[in-house]
Amino acid sequence: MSEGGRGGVTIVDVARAAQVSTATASRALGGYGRISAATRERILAVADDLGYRPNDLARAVRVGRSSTIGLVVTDLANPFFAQATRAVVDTASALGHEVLIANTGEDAAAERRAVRVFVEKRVCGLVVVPAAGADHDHLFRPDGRPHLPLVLLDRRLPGRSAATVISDDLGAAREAVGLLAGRGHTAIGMIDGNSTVPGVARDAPAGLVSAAADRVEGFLAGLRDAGLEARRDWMLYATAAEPGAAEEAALTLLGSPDRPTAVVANNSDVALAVVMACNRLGLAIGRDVSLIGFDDASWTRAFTPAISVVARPVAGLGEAAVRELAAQIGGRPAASEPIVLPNRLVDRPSAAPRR
Amino acid sequence: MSEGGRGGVTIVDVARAAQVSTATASRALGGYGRISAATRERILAVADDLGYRPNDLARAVRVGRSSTIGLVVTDLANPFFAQATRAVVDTASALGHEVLIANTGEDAAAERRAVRVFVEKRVCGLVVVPAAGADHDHLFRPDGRPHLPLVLLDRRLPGRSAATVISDDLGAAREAVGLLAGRGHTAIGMIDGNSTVPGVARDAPAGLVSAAADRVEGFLAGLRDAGLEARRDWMLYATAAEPGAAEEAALTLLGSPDRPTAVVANNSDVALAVVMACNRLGLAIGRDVSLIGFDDASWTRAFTPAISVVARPVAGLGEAAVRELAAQIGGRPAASEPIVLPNRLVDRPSAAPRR
DNA sequence: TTGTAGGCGTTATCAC
DNA sequence: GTGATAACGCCTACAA
Repeated sequence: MSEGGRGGVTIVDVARAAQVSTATASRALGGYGRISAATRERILAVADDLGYRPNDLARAVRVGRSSTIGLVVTDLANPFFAQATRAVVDTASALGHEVLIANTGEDAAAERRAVRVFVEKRVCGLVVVPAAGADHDHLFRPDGRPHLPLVLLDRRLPGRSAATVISDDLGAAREAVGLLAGRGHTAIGMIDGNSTVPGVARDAPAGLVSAAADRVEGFLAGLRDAGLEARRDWMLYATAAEPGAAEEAALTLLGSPDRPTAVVANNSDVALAVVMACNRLGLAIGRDVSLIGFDDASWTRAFTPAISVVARPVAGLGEAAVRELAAQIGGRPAASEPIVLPNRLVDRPSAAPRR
Repeated sequence: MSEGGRGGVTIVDVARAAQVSTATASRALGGYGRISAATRERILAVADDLGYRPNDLARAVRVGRSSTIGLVVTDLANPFFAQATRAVVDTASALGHEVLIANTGEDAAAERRAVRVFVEKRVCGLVVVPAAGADHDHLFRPDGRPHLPLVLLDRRLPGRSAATVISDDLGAAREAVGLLAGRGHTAIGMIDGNSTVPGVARDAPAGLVSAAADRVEGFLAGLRDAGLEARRDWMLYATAAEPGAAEEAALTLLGSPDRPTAVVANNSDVALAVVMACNRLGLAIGRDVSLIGFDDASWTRAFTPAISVVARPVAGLGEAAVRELAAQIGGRPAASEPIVLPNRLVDRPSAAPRR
């Protein structure tokens, strides 16, 4: 067995070597239709001997569909998306799908290009993290329905009707503020780190992705719950594009004499920036500044004090997205309401009582 | 324009609508051969109007090759591989290739399965992070040459001849030890976190991947350079599979009264574990214990003191792997010697003089 | 149970 | 410059 020809061995070669027709060979190899056990064994043996490898491209052309899904992500190197990607790949694999992957870097043109290529490769469905602030016409037909089975991951597209899988970031931010307020904090700030406008902004920039906008809204709702006023100078928006922007925002927020005693950091980069800013300013987290971040990065448990976080169901999001997509591919209509997974507030010493 | 039929519109439809033959339509759409500008424009307009999308599967079958490469990784959620994956995807995209991705979780069967599927999908090449301690016959023909263009990423496969892209981890570990020795440390320990045997081992387990083995060897070479003896009880091997193993190793190493004054952590999880163990044991990093880790994780700069690290050229590795693969696909013979990229030792306060 | 033959959507080789 | 026509490798009526 396994002489392993140069890859050019087709089902015709197998059929000829086994002295049967290509139809019979195809039946044996594909494991369908009526065929005698004897000939099937013989054909399989011959195929193995020749090193035959089915050509899935040809099969896909013939049957009109592939088993490949496309995954379009904004930043594969971001730990959140990396973990989600892993879940997507693992789940897809378990469901018998392969995954074509593309990275857009929040660039609309790159996303458009990726989707076009995937469509030409006849993927049977798409999981997309839509790029911030871009138009997404390329995903939809004129009648507003997606060109093909589609699931949006982590970001809603307002005004569009597409299956969407997100976590309850509004509720989590609200809960985080509630926790801080319950410990006596009345001066609570927020730093967003998902903006696409350069540098640090003091007003919510247009084009914030829904996950970020939800956190801002949840923050405001939490303040309202606690009967606190929102202060414009305690809400900062740092771009995700410049590594230094989050730290600049943290220094601005905490460097002022009139600083908040607690901060909600809307992603883990910002949480890290707050830690660094406190180091720089000589402020002690948990004493001078309480902190709750988003995303349960591994380092948050290693700090003294450990950092409280909103643990997002990152693997669950990826898995749910693929399951929803597989269902659509199977013919089920797309989920009309967003699939919302719960977050988990992990209470650690960085969220301390006000002193 | 863009009525966007249901996806069933083929080149035949375009040809018919433009009143030309499929050959002419193909020439116009494919941008090759001799064709008058007028008919080309007309055909392109008609194609756009019909919402024609070329079927890349059919083209691939016809021309006998696809533009897709396969990427097989052991753990997509690991920040190192996530960043490498991003570099692979970005570079491939720039070079006109798409990327099919698979995650093996260090499981040989999963790797075998992934490679088989990718071959059946007729990828034009493979970038593989080979699973630890597995046999990799499925990548090679009986004569020892790869079945198709192949590049190994981050891990050599001893005894096999395949293009390989790695970083100089031996040199980096050696240099790290040299730095510590130069600051007066004579008691230097090491914790590896890439083992596949459960728990914590006190002797180098079999089947350590080359990147890990290189670091161990570099560590020993560094000791020799400094005229220091290697102590068996100061070299621990924690499995990557159990999150707690690295911390257990760190507690074992540093909890003893006869503990080293400096530690080299062979990946960033281990570095974090050392930090946590020091917290737990009441040891101060940079004073009681000096530390140098592998991989420049973002949190290493946020600690006080900041953690010294070996910054690996992670994006460079991914890019180099794809460039080498593309060259092979273009017909160039595979690089016969490993492509070794330099590491960079980032000296921060955690690597302090001995007190 | 097996074989024949046609076609999936492309591209490429011929003629004209 | 353009048009028949034959592949590419596979599946699947339909016929035997």
